[in-house]
Amino acid sequence: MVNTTLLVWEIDRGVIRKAKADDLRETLYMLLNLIDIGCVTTYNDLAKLLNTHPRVIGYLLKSNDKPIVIPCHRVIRSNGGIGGYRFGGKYVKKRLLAIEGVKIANGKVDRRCIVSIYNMLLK
DNA sequence: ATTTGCTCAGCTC
DNA sequence: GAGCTGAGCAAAT
Repeated sequence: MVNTTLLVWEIDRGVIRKAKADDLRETLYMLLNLIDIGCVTTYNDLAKLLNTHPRVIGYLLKSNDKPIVIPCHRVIRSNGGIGGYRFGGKYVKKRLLAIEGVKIANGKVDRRCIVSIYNMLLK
């Protein structure tokens, strides 16, 4: 069992305080690299890990300005829905995922392609 | 399948 | 400070 509490704190001139958006964002981007190509995770899963709300995860990903390099297209809704995408909308996001080998049927991602980073780190 | 209430960081006054 | 906005969720309908 890994303790992930540290992920939501930052150190500012020797003072430990709750992480703000910039720090959460960096941590978030790091976590995205744990997702294999052909797999996705969910806003909800990342929110649990970073001790915040799924909408905040969406908010943080929206400010990503490097698509592909930072694979924010690998984050989808907990019900398998595609979710939003700043660079061309869900149509583009869906195509990117398809290219990576993710199986999608009538707007929903195949359950078997969804991995939980939360479970991955708690193992 | 659709509606409803809840959520919380950041932005605008 | 108060009020609004989402790349969302879960429960109820």
